[in-house]
Amino acid sequence: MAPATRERVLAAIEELGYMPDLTARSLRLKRTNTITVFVPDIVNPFFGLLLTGAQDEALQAGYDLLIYHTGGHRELERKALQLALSGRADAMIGVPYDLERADLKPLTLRGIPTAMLARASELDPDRTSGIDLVDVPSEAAAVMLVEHLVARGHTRIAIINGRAGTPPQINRENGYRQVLLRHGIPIDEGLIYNGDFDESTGYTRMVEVLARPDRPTAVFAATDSIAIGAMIASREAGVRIPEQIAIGGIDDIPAARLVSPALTTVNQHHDQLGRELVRLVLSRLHDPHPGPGRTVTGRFDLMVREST
Amino acid sequence: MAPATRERVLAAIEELGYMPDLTARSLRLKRTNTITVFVPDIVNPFFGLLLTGAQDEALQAGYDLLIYHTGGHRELERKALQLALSGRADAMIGVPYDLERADLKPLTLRGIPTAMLARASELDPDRTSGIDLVDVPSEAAAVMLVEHLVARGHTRIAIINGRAGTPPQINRENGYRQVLLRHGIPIDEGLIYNGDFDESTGYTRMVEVLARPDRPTAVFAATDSIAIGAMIASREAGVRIPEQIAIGGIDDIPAARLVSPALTTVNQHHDQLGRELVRLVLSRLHDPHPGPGRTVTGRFDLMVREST
DNA sequence: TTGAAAGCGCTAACAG
DNA sequence: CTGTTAGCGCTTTCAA
Repeated sequence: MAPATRERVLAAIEELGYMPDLTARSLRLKRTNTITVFVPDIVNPFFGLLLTGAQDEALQAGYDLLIYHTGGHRELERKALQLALSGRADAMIGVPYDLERADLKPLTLRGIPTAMLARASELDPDRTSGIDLVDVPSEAAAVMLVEHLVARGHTRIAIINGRAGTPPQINRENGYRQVLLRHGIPIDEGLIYNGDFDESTGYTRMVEVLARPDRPTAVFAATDSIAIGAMIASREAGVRIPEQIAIGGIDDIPAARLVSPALTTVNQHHDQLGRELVRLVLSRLHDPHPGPGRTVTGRFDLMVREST
Repeated sequence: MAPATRERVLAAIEELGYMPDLTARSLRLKRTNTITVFVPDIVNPFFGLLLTGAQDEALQAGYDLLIYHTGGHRELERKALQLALSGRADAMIGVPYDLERADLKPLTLRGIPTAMLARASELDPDRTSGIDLVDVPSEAAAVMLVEHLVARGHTRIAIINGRAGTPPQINRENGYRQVLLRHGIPIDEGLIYNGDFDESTGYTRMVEVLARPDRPTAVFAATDSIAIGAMIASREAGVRIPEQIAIGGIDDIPAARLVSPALTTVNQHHDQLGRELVRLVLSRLHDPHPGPGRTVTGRFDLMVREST
């Protein structure tokens, strides 16, 4: 092509704002350069950090990350999966709250790289589905925190947990029960509270906890947001932390270090979880061997601070 | 078609997991049934609530909402716009931190419904671009809060603000200056602090504020997250709120009501802002008359609580 | 090196 | 009512 013509074409592109139609390109190439991720709660900083890590990893590999908010509702989780099934995304990652194994089957059948933040035991016990899993250490994190409380001498420990029936709620309660059982501490079902994974639940449930005649000496909050709500309720009631009641959370959100007393919690390295999810699908995108589903277990660390 | 045949086809669909290819459908129909929204900060609860409202509105109208996280970087904001330009979304909404009017021009040229959360004066002073705007009352909200502080008798008021150069930072500082000017209160540039829109900034900047020999009697925090960080720093320093220092924020995030003392703040009705953005593009989607750009001004309310 | 044509999977229009 | 066909905008292949 003559350089002059070339110039004029480029000028016209600029002038008219021409931009290749990605829909047509995708149809032709069977590839969108897009990864879709669904999360149950866009307001929760836990998922915000996970998404930030995931996006960073995706962008570096030349993929766009599109986020779909499900609220943890199965119907919307299924809609998210359909985005990949119908060719709108090359790979699917997400945090399922209400999906069954069967829901994911069509993805693996069609060879769409899929990675979920979930425990194998929930979603795919025998690991034959071919989806990759990042095993979120939800239960182990709970065990670690409650063990810490027991080691501090607590035997009456309440748990303020999130939405009943969701994987994190179930796992954390399981971890809680495990530790008490192991130490021969009787489980008082009245000390088990559920609600949502937010400050407001922490606050209102803590008011109830503090009103008990047989008040516990420690509270295991399922998330730092819950813990912070509980700390506010304690302070208002004039109950000193940790002298009169100890409080521990899970997540290590940025605010955990800032509250006073600083919150003892378990850091789950959210951004790394997001990165790992993206890495898993990227490896299948680059090397389309089907291969069996891999499982990566997230790391976590107990952050002992002042609240316990 | 014979009912039996119909049965068999449906069975085959089920069996093979057939699903129509949305890429092909989109190419044919020139329509994706998708709205894309970009936000500068997915961790900030402000945007979480905005997105929740937006998604609810979009789903009700039969559209999927896909979220793109920009971090407020122009390069990623442009990438988000390209998703709509290249046919991957029917409409574009977003919260620009670093876009110029020229960046949005191609969208209106191609008739893509576009609504931004921004002030007209920033993005489109003479309103000829044809994009719809939700005018976020950032500056007016700042005015309202600082007026409240002045009415309470404060004349030495610090401002702890977010990322320098971003629209909310600029607007809030403008509002702050306006009020002081109006009341003939001299502006001490040393009382103007910037950082990020988060707790950590509130904490570290407040430590500096409290260390001043000429300590102010009130602090205007640009967001509730900043305010909460500042409150924690005050409590640690043994400085009582509001007796020794008053603190007010903007946003009315859920935690604002829970902290103690409860935070005085300005509720911007985030979810409504999100809903309004979606409604604006939906109306153009349903009625493709070009029409001039509309401006909707967000409502806001001063929530006087205990911290001022 | 340049140009023409086929085809990705769908829907709408049209013919039978 | 059913069946066929054209064509959305792109990329790739093949021919000139």
